[in-house]
Amino acid sequence: MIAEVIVDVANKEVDRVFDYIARPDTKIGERVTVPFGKRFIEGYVLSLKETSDVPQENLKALGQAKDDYPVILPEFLALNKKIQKTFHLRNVDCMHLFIPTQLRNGKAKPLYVNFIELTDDFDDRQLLENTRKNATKQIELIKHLRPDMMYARTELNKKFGSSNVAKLLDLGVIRQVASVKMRAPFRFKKEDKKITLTSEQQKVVDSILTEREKQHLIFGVTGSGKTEVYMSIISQVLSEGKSAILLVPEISLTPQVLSTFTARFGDNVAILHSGLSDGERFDEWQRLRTGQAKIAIGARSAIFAPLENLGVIILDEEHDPSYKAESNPRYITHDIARFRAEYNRCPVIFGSATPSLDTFYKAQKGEIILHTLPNRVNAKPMPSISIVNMCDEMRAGNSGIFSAQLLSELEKCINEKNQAMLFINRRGFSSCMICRECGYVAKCEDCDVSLVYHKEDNLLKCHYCNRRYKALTNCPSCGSSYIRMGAMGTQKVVEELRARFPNVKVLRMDFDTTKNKNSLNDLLQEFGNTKPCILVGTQMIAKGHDFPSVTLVGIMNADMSLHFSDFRSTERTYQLITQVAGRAGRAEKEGKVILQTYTPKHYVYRFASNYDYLGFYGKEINLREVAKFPPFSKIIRVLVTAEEKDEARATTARIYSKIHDYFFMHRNQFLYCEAMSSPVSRIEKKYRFQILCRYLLDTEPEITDFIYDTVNQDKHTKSLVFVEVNPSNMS
DNA sequence: AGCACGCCGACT
DNA sequence: GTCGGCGTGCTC
Repeated sequence: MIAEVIVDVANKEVDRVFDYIARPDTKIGERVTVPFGKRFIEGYVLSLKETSDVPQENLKALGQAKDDYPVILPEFLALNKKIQKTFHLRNVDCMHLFIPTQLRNGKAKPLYVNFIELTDDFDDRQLLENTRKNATKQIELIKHLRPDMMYARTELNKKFGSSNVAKLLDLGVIRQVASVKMRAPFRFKKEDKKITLTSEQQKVVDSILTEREKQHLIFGVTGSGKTEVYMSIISQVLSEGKSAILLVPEISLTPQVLSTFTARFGDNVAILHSGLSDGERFDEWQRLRTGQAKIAIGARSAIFAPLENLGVIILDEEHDPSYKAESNPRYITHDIARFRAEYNRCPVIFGSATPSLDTFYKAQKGEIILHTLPNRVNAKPMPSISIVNMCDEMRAGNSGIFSAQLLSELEKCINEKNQAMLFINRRGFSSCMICRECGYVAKCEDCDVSLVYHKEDNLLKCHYCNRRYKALTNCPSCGSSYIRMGAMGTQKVVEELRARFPNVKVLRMDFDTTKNKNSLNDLLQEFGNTKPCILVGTQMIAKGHDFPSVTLVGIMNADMSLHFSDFRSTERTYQLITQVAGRAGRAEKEGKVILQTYTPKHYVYRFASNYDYLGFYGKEINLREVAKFPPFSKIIRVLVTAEEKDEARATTARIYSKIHDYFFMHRNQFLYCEAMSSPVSRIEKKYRFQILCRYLLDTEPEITDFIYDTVNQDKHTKSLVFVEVNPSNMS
C-alpha cells in the first residue's frame, strides 16, 4: 500500500502530496513521522492507494503514527480540497486548522493527578495495629476515606498534612494511583430550568427544523431572545444523537454567556477560546474529539471543532468582523460553516440584530432563509437615541469633547446613582480630514469614500482608485482652518471626566487595560459593583455584557468609523451604533443614548436612531449596486513588502504588468486595476506596495485564480507577496 | 523550510 | 594547499 502524505513544511515548493510505502496499520488522517530528504519530519496521511507513479526505488517507508487515533477526521480531509480552493490556502495550513497547535508543538500533555484510595485488603484491625494510638490525624484521615472512592492527594495533604498521608502510604494502608485529569476551565452547575419560548421564537425553531439542509438567518432585534432559539434547536439535535457548534465573537465569550449554556447542557459543552491555557484547550478539544462533549462553543476557530455528525452550526452576531481571519490562513467562517453543513446535511444559522449586507443580500435573494424576531421578549422599547451636532457645539463656543447635552445627561445619571458608558471609536484613526466647524469630510470625487492622508508626500489619496488630491489647509466648504485629522484616545476622555466629576469612579477599558487574561473580567466585575460609575472604552464595551444599571450611553465620535476609507464603513457604523445603544436600559430603568457627530445629516444616523435596519439596508445596498462595490463586485488587493524599496517596487511592477495585460483583455469585467504605494508605505522596516483590482462577479473565479497564480509564479524574490480578497483593513 | 552540493576568496 | 562564504536545487 502507498500512503499519500502532506509534509509539515510551510513552503509552497513542498506543499504537495508525497508518496510513501505504508505500514499495514496505516490509517487515513493520522499524524506520522516521515523520512524527508536527510531528516525526519511530521506529516499527515491524506489517503491510501495501491500504486504510485513514483519509481519504486525512490519510495521510502512511512514512519510511526504519532497519536493513538487519527487526529484528522474524515470530514476534514473531504473539506480540505474545498477550503484550499476557495481561500487559496496551502495544504499544510489547512491541516493546521484541523488540529490544535498544542498537539503539533508537543506542548499538550495529559495532566496526571495523584489520587489516593484505600488498599483492597484494608481492615480495621490492621489499622489499629499499624498506627500509633496518638496519631489522631492519621486515624481521622482513615475514617474520612470511604472504600471505592478516590481522593485527590493535594486535597488530603491540605486537610491532614502531607507527612501523615506519606506515613499511611508507607504503611500500605492507602495507595496512590495516577490518573489523567481533564482540565475543565469553566464548570457551572447544571440547572433543570425549563425555558418556554414565545410563539414567535417557537415559529422560528419549527421552521428551521423543517428545513434542515438550508442556511438560515435569524434577524432579531437586541433582546428578542435569539439565545433561547439557539438552545432549543441545540436540544433538539442533541436528542437526535447529533452534535452542535455555536460560534460567538471572542469578546462576548463572557462567563455570563457560558453559564447560560453550561447551566442548560452541563458537561456536554466544551469551550474553546483564547483565554484557556494550552492544557485546558487541548483537553476541551479531546472531549469533543472523543464524544464526551457534543456542543462546541467558541470564537472563530471553533468552526473546526472535531465533532462528528453535526446537527447544527450557529454563528451568533454574524456581522462581527472577527469571523474573518485577516491574517495567515485567511478564511471566512461563514463559508467554512456552509461547507461543514453541506457535508453533515445540517442547517447553518446566522444570527444578528444588524446582519452584514452580504448576508442580508443573500437572504433577499433567497439563498438564505430569513426569519425575523421583531419584538423584544420583555416588550420594552429600545433606548432613545439623540443625535448631537458637534459643529453646532463648536460654533456655540464649546470646543471640548463633550457636548452640553452629554454633560447634563451625565450629571443626571450620576445624581440618580446609575451608570454610564462612553464609547470611543478607535477605528480609522489613520486620519481622514474632517472640518470641525461644518463637518466637511474630504472624499474622492470618483468613489465616494473618504480620502486618506499620506504624511510622506502630504497628499490625500483614494485607496480605491489611487486618485490624488492636495492636502487641505482650509475647509473647501466653509473656509474654516479648523480642519484636521480626528483621533481621540480613551485616556484623554478619562482625564477630562475625572476633572469634571472628581467624585465619580471612572474606569477605562481598551486594549491596554485588558491585556491580561483576567483583567477584563475583573474590570467588568468592578464596573458591575460600582454605582455611580462611568466606563470609558472602545469596541469592547459594545458587546454582550449585561449591566442593568447602565442608563446612559454616549458615543463620543460616531464619525470616526464612518469616514474610514472602506466601503464597509457605513455598515460598520450602523452596526456599532445599534450595538452600543443596546447597552443602555437593559432592565427596569429606561435608557438614553447620546450620539455626538460632526456629520449629523448622514443617512446612517437617521436610520440607526430609529432602529430601522431595513431602511438602512435598502439605502446602502442601492449605493453598493450603483457604485459596484461588494456584494456586486470583488476587490482584490495584492500587497508586496520588502526591505529594499526598489525590490518591492520591481516585484509590484512585474506582477502588475501581468495582471494588467489580463485586465486589458477582460476590460468588460474589470472596474479598474491600479498599482500604488500602500497607505502606510513602510511598516517594520519594510516598504509596502499594492495592486488593487475591482471586478464584476460574472467570471469571478477565473480572475481570482489568475491573480493568485500570477502571484505564485513570482517566486525567487526577496519580496513577500500577499493576496487579500475584499480587505477591510487597508493599511 | 532545511540540508546538501558546489564553486570562488583569505588563512595555517 | 584547505576552511568556509552562501547560491541553487531537491526532498516520495
